[in-house]
Amino acid sequence: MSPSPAATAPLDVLRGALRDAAHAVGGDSQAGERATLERPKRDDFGDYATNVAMLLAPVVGGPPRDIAGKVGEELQTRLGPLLERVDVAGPGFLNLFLSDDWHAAALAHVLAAGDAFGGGEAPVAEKINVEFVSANPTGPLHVGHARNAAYGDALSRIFAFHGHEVTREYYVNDFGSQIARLAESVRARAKGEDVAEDGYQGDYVQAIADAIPDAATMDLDALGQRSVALMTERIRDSLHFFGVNFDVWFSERSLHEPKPALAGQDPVTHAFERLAELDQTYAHEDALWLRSSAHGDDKDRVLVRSTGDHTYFASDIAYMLDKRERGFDRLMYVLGADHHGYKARMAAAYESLGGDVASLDLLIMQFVHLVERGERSSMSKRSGEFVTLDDLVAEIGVDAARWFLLQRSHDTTIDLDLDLAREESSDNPVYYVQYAHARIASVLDKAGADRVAAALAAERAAVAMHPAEKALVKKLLMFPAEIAEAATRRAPHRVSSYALELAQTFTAFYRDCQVVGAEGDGVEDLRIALCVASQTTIATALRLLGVSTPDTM
RNA sequence: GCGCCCGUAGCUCAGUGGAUAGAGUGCUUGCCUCCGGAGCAAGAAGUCGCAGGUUCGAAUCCUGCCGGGCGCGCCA
Repeated sequence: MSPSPAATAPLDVLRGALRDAAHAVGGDSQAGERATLERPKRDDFGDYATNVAMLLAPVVGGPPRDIAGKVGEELQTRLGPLLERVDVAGPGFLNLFLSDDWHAAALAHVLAAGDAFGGGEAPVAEKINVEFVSANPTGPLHVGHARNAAYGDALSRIFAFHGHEVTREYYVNDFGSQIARLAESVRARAKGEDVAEDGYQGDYVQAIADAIPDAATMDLDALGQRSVALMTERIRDSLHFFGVNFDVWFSERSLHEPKPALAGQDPVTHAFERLAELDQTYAHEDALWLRSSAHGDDKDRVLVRSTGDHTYFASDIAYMLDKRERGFDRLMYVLGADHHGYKARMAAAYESLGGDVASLDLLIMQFVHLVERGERSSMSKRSGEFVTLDDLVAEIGVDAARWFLLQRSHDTTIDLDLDLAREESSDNPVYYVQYAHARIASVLDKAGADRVAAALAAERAAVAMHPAEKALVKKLLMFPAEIAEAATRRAPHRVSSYALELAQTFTAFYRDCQVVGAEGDGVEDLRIALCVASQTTIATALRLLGVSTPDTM
């Protein structure tokens, strides 16, 4: 074994050899760079397979299988004993069979990286603002917000792990007519009266009224602010309990107040001036319009109504400018499904402010349906009230809630099966993954801390590896690519899929390979090392999802 | 009418150009002297909505259609 086996990532060794081999056969073509290097579905197709010969065929001419043969020879020369053999298969695939040494070096690489394994690989580190949830502080968070919260938070964790700098931000809509409506609703409750038809009807309104001693008499505007503050506190607490914490709670109201940094100007006026400088607005019929149709929107949008009132969109654009002036490389908005009609105007606003839409992400979360006893309850209880985030967490717990909300792509509607999520058994994927983690803790505990430390420090003997051991090593090696994929495609569900697969692969290894007391020179060392690497990687994946990693269950 | 998302196993869903399309769940059948059985194995189960096109190769890319969800205010 070489002195520093962990220095180069094992897949990079393969990738490099593949590139060189492709150049040797195909000259300057980019085939080596574009070639796939993937785990094939069947074991007899090798540890890894590549389509490089099919890509070279049009360049060098000749049958892909002949070209594959040449590339195979080049690969064998470059990889030497790391490559056991290479087969030409099917239309011209190359199937690579890696040696035990290569697998051992790969495991050493994973262990050396520790809990940083899979992270820090972003090619360019960006400063990213992720705005999510941003529910109106006029009522408690419901299940749709829960999905938004779980998603935005997991995405933020993945970005940070991948190497970006992330700011989590919540936009508090504490301004405008809905606040007055909330104040009136609270006042009615405080007086023991019925809430108006278009007011807020929920029980939480009474709770707010009860918490404000002079709610029946105080100034309506002050009551609105007091109510919003209480509601925002409650939302903050719910999210905190759900494992979601924001760096910035941004007040919409503050956009309409003078700001010292703007020489006493308010941000909305500041934005209007900026847009005027850029010739992005015009006056028409006593209103102020944004030329949004020049940037892909269906029509121009009003910023100031003929009545002189600002539209909600005016606040949005002022807020967007504020973010831009704070120096983010990327603005990300996690929006509810009912907001997708706003995508075009938000993108137009961004361009109007001089932004490049390539650095703007508008992500639409699809709906959540709750299913119980096979019936859709479509987010609402018998009473007509929404099922809240707090209800959901009380019902199935934080871990199951986050897992079930995160295991599917954000752009598909999900049916959340409460009965399954409540199940504390192997039927429930989140328990299955946590169980693997706890089981490893138990095995390592049985081996003893000293034994584990010795195993990790040991010179790795030349052990003939079991297929289940090799499969586990290769599954571990997939993690960095999964993280990169999850980050670039804004897809936290890739991480939960991977966590489940890794837990399954570990469990197969555990079934086939006795760890503690394993016979043979260096075998127990190897298996303990595999346990440690697996536990660390499972823990990292669960941490990115915001799911706990219990040592005992 | 226009726009966005979705259509893959009974159900819930992975799979954004590769070989015989996968997982969970449900169903059938096995497995507990054994490091955690909260587990494991095997089996049955699919016209990848339909029809064209692009190419060595399409669930994946393009076009049209069908079906479902959502959205289209000088509301917030």
